[in-house]
Amino acid sequence: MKYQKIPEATIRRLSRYSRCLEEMDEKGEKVVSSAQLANKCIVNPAQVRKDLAYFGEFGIRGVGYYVKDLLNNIKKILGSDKEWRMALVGVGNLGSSLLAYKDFLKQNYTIVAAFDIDPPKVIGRVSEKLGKPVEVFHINRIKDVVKERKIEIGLITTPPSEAQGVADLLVEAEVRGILNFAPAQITVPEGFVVKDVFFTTILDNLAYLLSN
Amino acid sequence: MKYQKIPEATIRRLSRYSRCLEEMDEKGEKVVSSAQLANKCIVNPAQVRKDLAYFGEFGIRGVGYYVKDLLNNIKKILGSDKEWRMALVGVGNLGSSLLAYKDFLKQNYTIVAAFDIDPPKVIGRVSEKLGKPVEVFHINRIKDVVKERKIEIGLITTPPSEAQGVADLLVEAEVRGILNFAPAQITVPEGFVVKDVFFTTILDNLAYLLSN
DNA sequence: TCAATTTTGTGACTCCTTTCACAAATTTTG
DNA sequence: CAAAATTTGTGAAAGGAGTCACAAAATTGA
Repeated sequence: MKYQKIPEATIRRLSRYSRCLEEMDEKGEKVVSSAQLANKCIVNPAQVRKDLAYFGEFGIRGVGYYVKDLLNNIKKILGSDKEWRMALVGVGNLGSSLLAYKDFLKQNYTIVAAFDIDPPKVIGRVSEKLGKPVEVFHINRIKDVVKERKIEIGLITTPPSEAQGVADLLVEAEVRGILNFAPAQITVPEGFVVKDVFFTTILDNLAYLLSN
Repeated sequence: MKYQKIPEATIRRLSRYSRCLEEMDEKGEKVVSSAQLANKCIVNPAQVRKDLAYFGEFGIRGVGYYVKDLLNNIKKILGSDKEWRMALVGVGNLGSSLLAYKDFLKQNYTIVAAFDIDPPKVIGRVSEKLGKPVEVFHINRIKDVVKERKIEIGLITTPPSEAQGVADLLVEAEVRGILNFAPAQITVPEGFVVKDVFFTTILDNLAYLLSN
């Protein structure tokens, strides 16, 4: 298949397929058809095949897909086969919550440093399972620490008013990926990526659907 | 304008407009054009007008939109002008984090009860700002408490394996809206709504964009 | 071995969303 | 007061994304 721009929705679904395939693999299932996977992920079977077709031919006609093989391929496509080292900026309420919440760093996403304007801040309770607590640095050390610890993703958990400033610092430190929890529009230069996680937006969405 | 199905993306943008308009209102700005609002929200001006046109005519030609008026209208459309009472199910790591994180319950979204299989669980530190701690009930009391406290939205923060079971309980208790943080596909009957918040999916997304 | 069956990969079609472009309505300016 | 300027609301065009339907490839069974 010739090159095409890949829809964002496709990438989101790949992540979903990945989760389902992991479950199947754990159950010991060896082979899966697009129909079975689609059924589990609640999408159209042709959608599954088309999504995969953007990246190559992973199936065998008349058979289906080998679960392990497909899973590995999807992880390679997503880049979720490697370890991603993250920094959290803003150790307030939400920030310390996320530091304490181990499950969202599933497998390959690790917070290796945290920053704040007031660094001696106690970083929440340290979850028993979490192991070592995450070190909290003063925000002005961000550039060195990012370099030293090979950080590639930044989580912004400051108040909205500080979000753009923090984004600028992350850009300056060449942190190319930002996950923004602060409900504020932030902009970054070409080559950098921001993904927003606004609880309020999602709740507004829910509220709309419930009211209509 | 005659009736049309409203795109989900439109609803998401309305929430964004709402946030921007609130900022403008705070700054004392009285009137805004679709171009200014679009610029602030990083969308196309025609998009702004079309989004609003689904619901009525809110602007004045040659002038623009009255900030306060438009804001009120959008809030009414979204249903975010009323108070929404929520229950959180699963007072583990993430659950107690969210209980302690006041900011995400911005304004009109309030957690009024929490549930767990092990209710005497301590509910994290109670944020100083949060005021009263949220009461944690045994999961088997969900039906009464939902009724008693007029709960309309449920937050699922259990391990993924329990998510569908909890969803079933919420459905039985007639909680029509569910915000699902547990990375598992859950299904609910017609008339009920689920919105997923999967950190891993968003990180996978970021990972993909950074790898390509 | 060959027909029947299964299931992928994909071109074509449909449906939905976004953007463009302009008439209509209002304000501003001379 | 009329012409110029502004800005909305919307029909039409363009652009994407999702679904269908079927040829191609592989397997199974007689």
